[in-house]
Amino acid sequence: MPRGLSSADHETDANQTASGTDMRSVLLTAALSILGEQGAGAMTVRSVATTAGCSTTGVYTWFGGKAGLVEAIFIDGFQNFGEAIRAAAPDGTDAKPLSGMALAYRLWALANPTQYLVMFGAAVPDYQPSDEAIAIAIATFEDLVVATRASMDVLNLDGTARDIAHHLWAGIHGYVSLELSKMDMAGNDDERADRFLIGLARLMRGCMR
Amino acid sequence: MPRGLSSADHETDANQTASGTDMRSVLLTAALSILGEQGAGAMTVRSVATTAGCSTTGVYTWFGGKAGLVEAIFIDGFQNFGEAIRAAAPDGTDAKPLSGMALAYRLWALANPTQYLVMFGAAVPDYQPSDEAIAIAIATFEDLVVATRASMDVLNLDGTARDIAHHLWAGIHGYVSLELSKMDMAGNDDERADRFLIGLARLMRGCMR
DNA sequence: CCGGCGATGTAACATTGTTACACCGGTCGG
DNA sequence: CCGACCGGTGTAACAATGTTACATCGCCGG
Repeated sequence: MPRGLSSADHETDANQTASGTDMRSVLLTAALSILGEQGAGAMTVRSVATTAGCSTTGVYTWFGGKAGLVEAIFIDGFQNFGEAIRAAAPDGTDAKPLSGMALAYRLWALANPTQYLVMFGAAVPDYQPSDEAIAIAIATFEDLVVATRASMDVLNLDGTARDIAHHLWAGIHGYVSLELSKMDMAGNDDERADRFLIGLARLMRGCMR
Repeated sequence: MPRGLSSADHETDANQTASGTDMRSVLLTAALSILGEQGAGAMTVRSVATTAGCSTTGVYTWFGGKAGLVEAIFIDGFQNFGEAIRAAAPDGTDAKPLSGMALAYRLWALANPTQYLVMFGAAVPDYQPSDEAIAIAIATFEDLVVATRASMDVLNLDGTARDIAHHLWAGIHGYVSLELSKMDMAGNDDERADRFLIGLARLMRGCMR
């Protein structure tokens, strides 16, 4: 009964088509495609199944239902997202170590707006991430905490790394989230975004206790 | 054909029950009640109509459909929200003029989490606010711009008031939004919220160009 | 060879948004 | 005073969606 969440479960199984991709990843890819191109409302069980080339039953055998599929999208999103964040982590020689991560954060969100909404907004009503999914999300946050702690010496930061990382995360998320909704009051502006993100990182240098 | 958005249209009409409340406000109240108590997923046309004591047709005669009802919730939310924000606007003698608005912002969002999600998140899929609704939302933002401009002398702020107000809005929204989702990585903490909001207001005093 | 088990498809069911249509009550022109 | 219109209302139906029951197929172990 494959109701699990990790795609690695079936990597070595024989449940594969000739091309070597199993039904689960095909379904997940189809769901992500529909989500990105047509929005969360168009991501129905039937449309995903049709795009994946199977019947609606496939969603239930591999994900247990639509909620499981959304959870897989949630987890997949945080894994890709975390990868992008870690890739921009400071290497210790950067003069503005946190700005790079902030910019990487914004770029990933702007490149994957609908998935970001599933991860942080309530794009799918009545979906609540499971404990395992939340743990994965928090693990991504921990990467930010680690990078922040590593930067504290360079930036002469006060306070705990966790607090500062939380402030940073909240600021970036707020800017990006406002930008993603159509509520961008003063128009989209890359330059203002840079000012905000860089200023936010600079804020951590002592202005905030 | 009452498909409009303003509740004032019917204030002087005769379409009233004995208690003096018309069907439209009864439906809106029912929708807000269900939204707050059971979430966006439970706010179906039928549940709203049943709670309001009429048939599903009522939602279509007074709001044109579910989208119109959601839009009414959106607008109602921004009107109440804006009122709370304006009530906390600095009076010119405040030493920390922007902190009060930031705190009022957070308190309103925490008191009306689901409505806040409808307004700023994508709680209802495939709903996009109309131009009129966006205009009302931007009007609320303008209040923040005005208050910011009035505070610029007190705080010795640089830059344009619109930019600074946008920074401020983004920061508060990010903190609250993260707090509202269950992704609150480091746990809910009023004291940290205060540090963030006050520090954010302080950030505007020169750290950010 | 065959028995079991998991994956799959078909078809049904409950729920939800929506629409068609008939009814009812007040209003206004004659 | 009367009848036609018109807007609000309810009932019932329809399409779409999430979900489940059940039969079928194919593979693997004995």
